[in-house]
Formats: sequence, C-alpha cells, structure tokens
Amino acid sequence: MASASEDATFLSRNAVDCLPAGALQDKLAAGRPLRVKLGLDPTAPDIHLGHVVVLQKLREFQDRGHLVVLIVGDYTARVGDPSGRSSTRPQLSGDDIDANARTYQEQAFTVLDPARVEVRRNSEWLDMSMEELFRLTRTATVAQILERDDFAKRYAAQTPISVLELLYPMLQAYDSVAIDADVELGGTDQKFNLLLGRDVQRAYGKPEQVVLTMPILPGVDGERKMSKSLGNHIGVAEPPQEMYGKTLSIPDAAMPQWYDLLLGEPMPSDLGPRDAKHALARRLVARFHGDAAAADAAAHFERVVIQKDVPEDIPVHALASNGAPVHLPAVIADAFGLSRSEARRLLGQGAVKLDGTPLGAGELDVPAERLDGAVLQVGKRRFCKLARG
RNA sequence: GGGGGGAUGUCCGAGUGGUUAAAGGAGACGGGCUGUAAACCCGUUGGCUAUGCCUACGCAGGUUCGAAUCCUGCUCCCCCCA
Repeated sequence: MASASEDATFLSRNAVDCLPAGALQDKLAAGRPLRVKLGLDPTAPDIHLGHVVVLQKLREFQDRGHLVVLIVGDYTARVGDPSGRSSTRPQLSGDDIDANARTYQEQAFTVLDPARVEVRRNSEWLDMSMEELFRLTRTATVAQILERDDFAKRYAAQTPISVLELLYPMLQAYDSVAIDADVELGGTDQKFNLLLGRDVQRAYGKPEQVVLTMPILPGVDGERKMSKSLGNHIGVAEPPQEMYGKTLSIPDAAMPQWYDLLLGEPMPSDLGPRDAKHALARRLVARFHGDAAAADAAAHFERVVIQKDVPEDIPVHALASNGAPVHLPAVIADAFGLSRSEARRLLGQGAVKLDGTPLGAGELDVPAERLDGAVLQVGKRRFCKLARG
C-alpha cells in the first residue's frame, strides 16, 4: 500500500490549493477512509465538463478507498435564489428538486463510483431552529463574509446583495459540520467558502477539513469559466454530435487546458491543432457515450460541417395537407422554433435552402407539391424533411 | 429618519421633447473564408395576417401636434449621513 505521503502527493497533483499545507497527508496517515465532500446545487441539474474536473478528483479519492459525500443543496434551493434585483427565478418545488437531484446523481455517476458515495440532502440539518441558526451565524463576522471576492466586487459595483446571500457561505460551511467532512473539494472560486467551512467546524469543536481546490475549466468560448448560465458549457448528457461539435469550437488556445484537466495528460505534441482537437473531441465523446458513438459523431461532423452534406437522420416536419400554398416563414418558425420575422430575415440572407437550393427573400409562399418530401435547411446545421400530413 | 443617485432591448450601456425600433459594445444568428461550430471579414439581431400594422425605454396617470426624454403618484435598487 502506498504511503500517506505518496497518496497526498498524488491526490493533490493538479490541485490549485491543498490547504493547510501538510494537512492532507496527516489525515491520510490516520489510515481510515476519509469523508470527502462535494456540494451540488440542484437548481441547474446538468453536470458539465467543468464539474467533471472536480468529479475526477473525487474519483481518485474513491479509488484509494475513501468515501465521497455528495450533498444535494435541496434546502438552500428551496429558499429560492435571492441574487439579482428583478430576479423572478421561481422557487423550485419539492418535486423539481427531487427530479434534479436524481438527474444530478445519475450524471455524476458517469464519473464517480456509485459504490463509494453517500448522498445527503442538506434539508436534513439546515431545517434548524432559530436558536441553532443564531449559534451558527455567530461564528463569522460580516467583514469576514464581505471579504469574499464576488461579494466585494458586487459591493463595489453597487449591485444588491441580500442578507440571505451573505448567509449562503455559512449554510454551506455548516454542511461540513453536519457530515463531518475530512476534505472538501471545489473549484478555485469556492476557496473562500471551503475555508469558511474550517472556521465553522472549529467553532463547533470538530476537526477541520482539508480544502482542495481544482482549476476552473474554461468554457467553449475559451475565456470565461464553463457555466450553464453563461451558455458556454458542454453537458455530460449532451448528445454525441453536440459534444463533438462544441468541443471542436473551442479556441486552439484552450486545448492544452482541456487536455490537462479533462484527460489528465499533456496535449500531444506530434499532432497539429486540428488533429489534436478532433482527438480531444473523440475521446471526450467516447468517455460519456462509448467508442461507437464517438466514431459516429466524428463521421457526422465530417459529413455535415466539413462536407456540408445533409445528415443521415433528420426529423420530419408535417405540413398541412389541404393543398394550399405553404407560407414558408411559418413552416420555418414551427420547425425550428424561430419567430416568423426571423425566418423572413434568414430567407433574405440566403440561409434557407430547399433540397440544397437557396431560396430568395421573396419566396414566402410555395406550392405544397414543391415542399412535399423536400429537405429544408436553415443555416449550416438545422435540417428537417417536409412531408404532407 | 434625512440627503443624493438610479431603473433603457438577451446582457452591458449611450441617449434630457421631433427620421429613435432607440448609438456603441458583448452575445447570438446568417454569409464568405478555413483544418473547425476556431480566427478573420461582411451582414442580421422586437413581433405580425408586412411596401403596412402592433408592441417597447420600472409601473400608473398627465402635459404636448409630438415623450425614453417634461410633470405627478407608485414600486424597486444603490450610496452617504443618523
């Protein structure tokens, strides 16, 4: 069996911080399985590649005999998101949270070993009495909380911060108390919250957790962190073709990081950027969908994006069967979820093709016979086959 | 409790009575080009039964031939003082 020192070195391998220095090794030296915590927010139930970076690290802990404690933040979600002034984000119902939590687990298990996971919901302990809340909130000061980078920035920018939001880090910290976390993982943006967990644990007379932060994966724009709300994410459950295409859209400059953080190896130096990116896309798809799906996705990309050909399987859109001329903007709007005005604009831009032939701006009404059985294409990637219903 | 500032399209952000469906930027989309859904260049970017009509600058009224721009009330946000 590996020594605690070797384990600690391995487990903190590509972490940004492993705090405090030496603490991980000390915990490992005790020889018992550690309780390694990760908190998940059940409001946006999709695990994306950014999460995968952290999940992989958790997996490494599992593979060395430790236990992952996955915390579903159902209670904090039920409180509703207080951020933003006109935020009308609906509070999630119990059913939604259950569904999201299930999706989350399912997707997290594409990386984690389900046999070594304990899933807990923080409603188990956060539904506490006022008295207990007082005890918790006494353990930190406003100045401490305001130190957190994003609060500081928002405060400086004069954007609203609700008291509830200030409370969030404390609630998260209390999770660590409740489950006796030995280690807590997160992205570097979580560093403050994770460290606060230590303070609160100490205040409750518990051993303090080790804080391990992982680098943030840049999104498909290559600049900002991958996040669903920024729309630059790739979900682990996304279809192979999407995953493949999106991966190819990342800027070349982001490739070394993606190789490093997702595949755990340096970008191959013997491949050109194009081949390296295709290889990356293929391996990522293979990981979540299998080798066959990855090969299909690569073939689809070659066919549709590079050869500009029609995909093999395209959805059928039913036309009304009354024989009247068909109003094209309406069909385009219905088939692809656009507005009719937008459909008209696209027609004007030569983006709409019927069986490969571009249509003009004036071709608004087309005889039904001409459309029946034809392939309608909008832009490079949206296709459907028309058929009279 | 007192004083000051603010609310504009997906987002950021100009605009203080008259081509303002609203500058500029970001994002997104389309076209060109390409090794790519990258970069770069060009274009588009409220809706509709479409040479016109409707909706839109926090909400509700008002002044005016005409308002995002002026007035009144309301709601919400930020800052300073107490």
